[in-house]
Amino acid sequence: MSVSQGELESRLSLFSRAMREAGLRLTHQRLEVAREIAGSDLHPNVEAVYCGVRERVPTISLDTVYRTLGALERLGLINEVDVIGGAARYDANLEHHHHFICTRCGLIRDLPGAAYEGLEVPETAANLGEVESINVQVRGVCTECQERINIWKEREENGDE
Amino acid sequence: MSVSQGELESRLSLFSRAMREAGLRLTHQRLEVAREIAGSDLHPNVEAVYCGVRERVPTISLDTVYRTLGALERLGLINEVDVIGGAARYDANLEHHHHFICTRCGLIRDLPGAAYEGLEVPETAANLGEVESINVQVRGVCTECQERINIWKEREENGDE
DNA sequence: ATATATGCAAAGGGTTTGCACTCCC
DNA sequence: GGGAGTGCAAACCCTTTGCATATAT
Repeated sequence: MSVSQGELESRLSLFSRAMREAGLRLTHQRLEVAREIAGSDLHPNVEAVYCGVRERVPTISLDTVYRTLGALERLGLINEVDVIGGAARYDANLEHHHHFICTRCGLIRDLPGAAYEGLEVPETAANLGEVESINVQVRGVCTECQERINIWKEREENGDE
Repeated sequence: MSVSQGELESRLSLFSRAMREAGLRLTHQRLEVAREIAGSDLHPNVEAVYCGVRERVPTISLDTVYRTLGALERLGLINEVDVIGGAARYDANLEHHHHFICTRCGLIRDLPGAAYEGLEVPETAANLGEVESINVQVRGVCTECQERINIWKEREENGDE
């Protein structure tokens, strides 16, 4: 939840306009789900969005969150992130970018598109079809998980139980 | 199923050795599941592996395939591919490589590691944690899907139903 | 006013697990 | 012979769907 206020509002106004133009009603629930996903850069899953929204709309149901996120995705306003297994995660950052993924805890952070500029379509890929986008996944162990691992190791060395 | 005979055999001997060393028993079922995944470069899901193996071992159960693929993955002999939604898919190619992914039909094809050589770890990623690997996902529409789309378009232009 | 959206509950698909029987080591 | 592996069925999680009620337009 560290998207700037300006970015949040710009996303929300885009969301409202696109939903209205698509003939979707701007219900209280939808607006709050939109606010929740637009305001997060943690690539939350449905459950996380649900929990966040419920603080403001305690009566909202989980399937409304599913339906709303599905609608936003169909409109191209958010994207599903591809991660191994588990629950679907969503990304409201529409700028071209890449991801750092922690293989331990599943943390996903954006890397600006500039990090890998000018990636070309290799011959092998061009032969397979029409390329639409090129994304880089940088996988590793985030600093938090590393610290956890280090504490473990220290305990082992000290012979603690 | 277009892995060369030599590659298939080399993978299978590695699988057998690693499983034996891990103390896993080399059962008929496990060997056939191993053969199936080692022989495919289509990144099959569990169901596809199950169907393939069942032609040779008609009595094998789906959960044995799940358990065997899980065991092979834990040993680092195969990798789960990350794709959006749906069933888990596995990859027996242990060489560093990238993927072309069809956004229409889910086709996944390997791109040799040489296609993106010398990708560096950007500052932003280095600050997030210890990087282990960098993989590129080239997304697009495969030629088969394109042809299907073209046939549709032609029919529309001709006003056919 | 009316059609769309919601909430609830039930169904659905993929995956995992508990258990008795089988079979590799 | 003994313990790990198998097959079966039930349970599990995430997600979708059918339906009556509520609500945005």
